Amino acid sequence: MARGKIQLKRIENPVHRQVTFCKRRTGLLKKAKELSVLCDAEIGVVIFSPQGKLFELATKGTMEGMIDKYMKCTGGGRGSSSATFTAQEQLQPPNLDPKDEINVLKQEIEMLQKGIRYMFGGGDGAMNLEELLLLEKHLEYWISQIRTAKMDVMLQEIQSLRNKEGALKNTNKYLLEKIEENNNSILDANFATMETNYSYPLTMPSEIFQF
Amino acid sequence: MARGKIQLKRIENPVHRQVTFCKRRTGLLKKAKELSVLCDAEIGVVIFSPQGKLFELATKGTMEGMIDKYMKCTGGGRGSSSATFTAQEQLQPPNLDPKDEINVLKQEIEMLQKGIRYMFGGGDGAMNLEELLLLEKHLEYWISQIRTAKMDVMLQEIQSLRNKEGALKNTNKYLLEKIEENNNSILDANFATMETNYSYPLTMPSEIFQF
DNA sequence: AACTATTTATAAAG
DNA sequence: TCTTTATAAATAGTT
Repeated sequence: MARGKIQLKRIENPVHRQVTFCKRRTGLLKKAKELSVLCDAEIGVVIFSPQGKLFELATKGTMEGMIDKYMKCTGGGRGSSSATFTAQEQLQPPNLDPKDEINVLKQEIEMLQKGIRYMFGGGDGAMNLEELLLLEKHLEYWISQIRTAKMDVMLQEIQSLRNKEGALKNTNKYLLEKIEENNNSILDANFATMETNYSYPLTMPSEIFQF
Repeated sequence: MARGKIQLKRIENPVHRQVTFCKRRTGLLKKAKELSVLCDAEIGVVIFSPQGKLFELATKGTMEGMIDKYMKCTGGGRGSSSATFTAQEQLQPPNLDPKDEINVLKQEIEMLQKGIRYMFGGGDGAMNLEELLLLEKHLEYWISQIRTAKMDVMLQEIQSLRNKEGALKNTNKYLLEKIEENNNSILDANFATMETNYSYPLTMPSEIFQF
């Protein structure tokens, strides 16, 4: 809102982004407070910075209270999620070198979880340059593997479809022959029993059988 | 903010109050959304009108997710809101989805684990085409995020190095001046005390100081 | 962190 | 409620 319009998209320069975050965060909380006072509304605001830092405002009572009220309003059923995804999930034990393999997997998961934390802003996120480069490398490898697998699956699919196509064409051909036989029989029968103007097709467009 | 300043107190005229509530509520949610997009922050806003009507905004995932996260952040005990497990994916949705949505993080982990099983576990973890396409999409998104983060880190690094460079250059210049002063003094002293053939350099190549 | 040129939000009016 | 309009507020870029 000043010295130039802004695009409504993520600010790429991290310094600008941080500064803007700070300014606008203040602005937002101020606005929330004003709205609450002016209009006698109850407002809760929760802001997580990209680094996962929490900023909050509850204009009447506590945030807890707000949340309870919110739950009641939305009829939110109390379930259990707690998302306690403590590391070390059990993994499909590969049939190769057991121990080394498992260590590799653990490392992999650890890194991915750190990545997830970074991406979804959960808590301490921040990764350093080395970690980011490593993660990028791993992800690239993953993607290439996934693409190979995708290609395999698609090729199989294609092969399978081709086989089906062949089979269907054969069926097709067979049925067509049968029908022609039938037609001929009926034709013969008709000729034998009465005079008629009906003309039966001697062939049928094969498209009819291509379902 | 227009046509006259306002006092920061409850608007007594109920019509004015209602109108202002409507306008400012819109404004607040807009601001929240902007902050989220511009600064990559996760924001939840809950507004209860004086009549108890609820207005809400959650900029990433769902309000339920925000609340869980909030609970974790504030060390609030086992708070949790919902954990309905339906398979449905949403890659960083611009925002607000109706209630019945899932915990994105859990799904992400689940998918990644399946991916890991597939990659390292050999044939067993077989994924179908849809799963592979989805995983590919997620990994691509991840990579783009990681690359952004990497750029951020590198830009900061560059900035920091530039600052250091500037400081060092200044030091450099200062030292150079000092040395010239020294040389001159020595020269003077030599002239004053004896005849000599030695010639002292009056300047030194600045490279010497660029370590 | 302060400044200021602009953009944005909005109070009042229609 | 919508639109308009004059003005207050917020803030992007800059220092």
